[in-house]
Amino acid sequence: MNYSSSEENYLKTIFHLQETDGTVTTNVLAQKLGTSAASVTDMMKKLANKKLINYKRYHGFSLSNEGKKIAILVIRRHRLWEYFLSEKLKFGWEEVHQIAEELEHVSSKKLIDRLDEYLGFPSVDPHGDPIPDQKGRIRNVKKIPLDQLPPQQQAEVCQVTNQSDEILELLVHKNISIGTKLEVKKYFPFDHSLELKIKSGTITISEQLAKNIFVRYEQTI
Amino acid sequence: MNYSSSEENYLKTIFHLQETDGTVTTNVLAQKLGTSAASVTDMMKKLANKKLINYKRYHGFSLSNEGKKIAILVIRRHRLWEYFLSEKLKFGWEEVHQIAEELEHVSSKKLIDRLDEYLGFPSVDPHGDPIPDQKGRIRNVKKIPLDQLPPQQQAEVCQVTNQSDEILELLVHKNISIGTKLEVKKYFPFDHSLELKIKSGTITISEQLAKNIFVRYEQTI
DNA sequence: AATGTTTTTTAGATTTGCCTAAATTTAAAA
DNA sequence: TTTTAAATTTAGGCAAATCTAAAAAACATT
Repeated sequence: MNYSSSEENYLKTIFHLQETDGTVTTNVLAQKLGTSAASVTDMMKKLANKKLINYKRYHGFSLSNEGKKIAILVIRRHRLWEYFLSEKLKFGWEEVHQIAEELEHVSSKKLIDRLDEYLGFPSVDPHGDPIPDQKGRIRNVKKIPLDQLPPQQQAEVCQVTNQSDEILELLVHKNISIGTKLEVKKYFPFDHSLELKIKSGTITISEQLAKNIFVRYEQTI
Repeated sequence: MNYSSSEENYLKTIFHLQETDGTVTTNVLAQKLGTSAASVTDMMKKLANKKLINYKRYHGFSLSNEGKKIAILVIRRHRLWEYFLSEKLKFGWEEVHQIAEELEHVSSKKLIDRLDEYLGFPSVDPHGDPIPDQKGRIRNVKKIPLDQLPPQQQAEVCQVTNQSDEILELLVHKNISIGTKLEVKKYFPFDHSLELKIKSGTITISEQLAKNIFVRYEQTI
């Protein structure tokens, strides 16, 4: 089957929403998609007809197995293109999302699998989100701000919000960059500062800095 | 401005048709696009309103300067993606067209210019057709079967139709492959055979073989 | 439990891109 | 030049995806 860009966007968005909530409601989805509640209801009828969602009038909806498969495929395309744009075409990580929103609807399966291979089967996109594999498996990667990382958990820096010169200066000084592997050794409740272990030794950083550093780590289930 | 995939396809197709004919007619365009004449008329009204074509009821149409600019941009996108698919993702030249039909409608200008740069500013796509540059300039490259190449004209092999083992065996033996530079030295009317000059010497090939080898050369205007 | 508020759905339109069938215009032939 | 044939356009509709406004259902609160 082939689905319209619109259908794919609905499925993808439901997928993201139901990760946290389980079931998704009309208004929330409408707001997320920047459309009206009436439009959402229309589309829900269509997707329910195609058996891509479970839907009961007035009681929200969730993806069926088939719907989930499509959502994951679209997310795979999106994240692979983001990786391509960032890695090969040297786009900044804040630019890639918008362009990938268009590219993700190009449907050729062979194209995506070849692209995946060409990129060396990357496991996360430039925002640190995991890329589903050919079979739709998603590694359970958590991405959180450094100040919330559980102590003794190995993790890797994947993003820095706030791109000011001041923060970059500090990061260079502390020897932290995208890809740096680290672990929280100690947490000081007094000023919420953190002691980290990184390759080059042990360093201390402020809560403020930690809130701007995002790290990812693989959840062992 | 941003145009729909449909509008872009119409403009692109008119561009190709008017290269030979000058002015394009409703039926021819409908046939080329696999749609009905009525649909073409509808779209022509819309494109004329947007001043992308010159249109007089019952008398055909041609692209305006603005329309031509858009058509060339779409062709640029198409051919750059074809080159990418063939060169980087190792698709066969007969597979790339279909996928590029979808990719060509992704609109980001920056994406295309970065892709162009990443690919090393290629001048022709895998079918030997010229790729317009950032400013919409198209080099005047001719692509014809070898049996129609004017004698003494330097040219380069860009395609072999008929992919049978037999023809490949012959090509290997004669030392001809994609990219081979050659020139027709003599033409024999008796059996339509050709004498070619290539790097490794002078060889003779049959009409039948020549008809299956396509070459391109730059027209000096 | 009754009432009011919020959420969701229905009803009725609009736009884009397409269709078929009928009418119109142009071009060709007798 | 009149008639016929071919090409083109108009008329009227349909499906997808959206909208606003009104109706219906669910929920929350006295």
